[in-house]
Amino acid sequence: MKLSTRGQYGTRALLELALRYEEGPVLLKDIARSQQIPLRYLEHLITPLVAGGILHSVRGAKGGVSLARSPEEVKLSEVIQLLEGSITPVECVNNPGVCNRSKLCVPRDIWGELKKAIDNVLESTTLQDLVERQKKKEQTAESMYYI
Amino acid sequence: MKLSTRGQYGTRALLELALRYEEGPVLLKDIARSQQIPLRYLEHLITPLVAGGILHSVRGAKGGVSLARSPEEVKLSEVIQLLEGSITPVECVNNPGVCNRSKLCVPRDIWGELKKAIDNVLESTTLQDLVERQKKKEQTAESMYYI
DNA sequence: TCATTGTTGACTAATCTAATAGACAAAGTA
DNA sequence: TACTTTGTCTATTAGATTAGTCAACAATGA
Repeated sequence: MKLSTRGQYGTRALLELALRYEEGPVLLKDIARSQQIPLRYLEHLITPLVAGGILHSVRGAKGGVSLARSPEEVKLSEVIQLLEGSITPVECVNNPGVCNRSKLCVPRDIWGELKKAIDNVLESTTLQDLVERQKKKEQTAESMYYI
Repeated sequence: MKLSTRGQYGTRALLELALRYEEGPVLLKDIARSQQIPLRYLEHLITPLVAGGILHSVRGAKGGVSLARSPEEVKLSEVIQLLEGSITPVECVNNPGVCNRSKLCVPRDIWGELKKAIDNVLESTTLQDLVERQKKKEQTAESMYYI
């Protein structure tokens, strides 16, 4: 039940862009540096996000990438879907035809509930939620620093 | 976010054994056949379950495997843990030291919630729950047949 | 025109997955 | 005791996936 680095890096990159929303295009290089993602790898994560309509990109000098929608309109479920494919724990949950036991398979029902539980978290979290958490964390860290 | 065949096969095998609880040792061959698991592969799944105290095994003629505890005492979380390792979606959730951003990382918090959601399902499901669901399904299927 | 920046496709080392095969160990039975 | 049955352990393997890296290309602004 692992999330690959694609999902992890992608989420971090999008959080960075959400924090800088309305700043205009951000350089991949900047995202890579501040989020500690290998630039050459990040390039490959950007592509599906642009294709999926989450990012807008501008080539050439003064170019970069930016969110194509406001942070509250981007759900994590969509991000993970684009970067990792379906989050179903087991193929038969989405596609009963792949296994002849599907109809009466009790384990399959459980994997379905697992999927629902995961979906629930990812569907109810937007980039805006991440931004707010981030700000709250920074505030707390700051006040801790003063003490 | 995939479950490997280890977790899937293992769960099916244990459900089979839960259904036959108190029947005495069941042949791996029988489990393999009725749950459609390659026998030579199933052997490898049995080992950690025996080591983990979920199964009891008897070698030689009239041998086989059986549950070491009653089905209501075996949680799915334990099964998956033994067969797949920790269910954490991302290593840093269990082990903050692996990444220097852990302390202020908001995505990490989300992966922690994801883990909790998954845990919640697996911790609250026992083999006995699977058995009951199975029986209910069979009843329903039977009554459908009569109509 | 040139420097900058994203885009695309090819390539790769390392690891993981899902098995398969063979020898071995223990337990019951004739 | 010898033999058969059945689980256990160790290797080996083909194929897929992961996590990158590299080089050539395409668009844009100065």
